Amino acid sequence: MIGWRLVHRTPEGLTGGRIVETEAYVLGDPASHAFRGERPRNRVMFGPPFHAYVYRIYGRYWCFNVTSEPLGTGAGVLVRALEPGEGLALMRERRGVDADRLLCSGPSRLAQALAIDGSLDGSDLLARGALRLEPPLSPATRIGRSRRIGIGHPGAARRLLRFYEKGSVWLSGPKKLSP
DNA sequence: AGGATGATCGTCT
DNA sequence: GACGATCATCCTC
Repeated sequence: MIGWRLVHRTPEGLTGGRIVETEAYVLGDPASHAFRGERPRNRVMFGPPFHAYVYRIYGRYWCFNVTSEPLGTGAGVLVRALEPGEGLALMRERRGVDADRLLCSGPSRLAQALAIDGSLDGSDLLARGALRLEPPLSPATRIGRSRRIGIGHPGAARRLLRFYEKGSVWLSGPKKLSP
């Protein structure tokens, strides 16, 4: 999914950018919300692929995921950072910051910049909807991987399931994870 | 550049 | 009653 484009059209305007950082939450993964089975919150993870799984975290932020396995298998890809593309001014306004670096570098930052919230949970990202995912013209190269960020569970924390575009200046998290 | 902390509430034990 | 797939802020090196 590195290099794919994520855009959201709202009455305020179009915002979006190119995906440069993701994390995979796979089958049998103790760090995945789907690990303990299907529940109201995570039901979308068990649905068809390429749909939005949006959940609230720490009582104040939203995180956006793309479902990634066939119907019945709970899995998803957390989008952690975008290279800002469309609607820079609107994203600055929503984020309340001026620095481009702070617009979309972080899962909840990009959700805020694109106005992604729980109302979009379950959206078909390949349909003609407001929130869309578009494949790149040519696949991204120079993809690096590392441990995931913010995972405490031992065992799950070791796995290299974070993916990012090498050399991108738009990544989130500690620099040591993205050399 | 990197570590600690508080905010804040839905979800699960 | 505890704990997050986080962020902004404050602190020390």
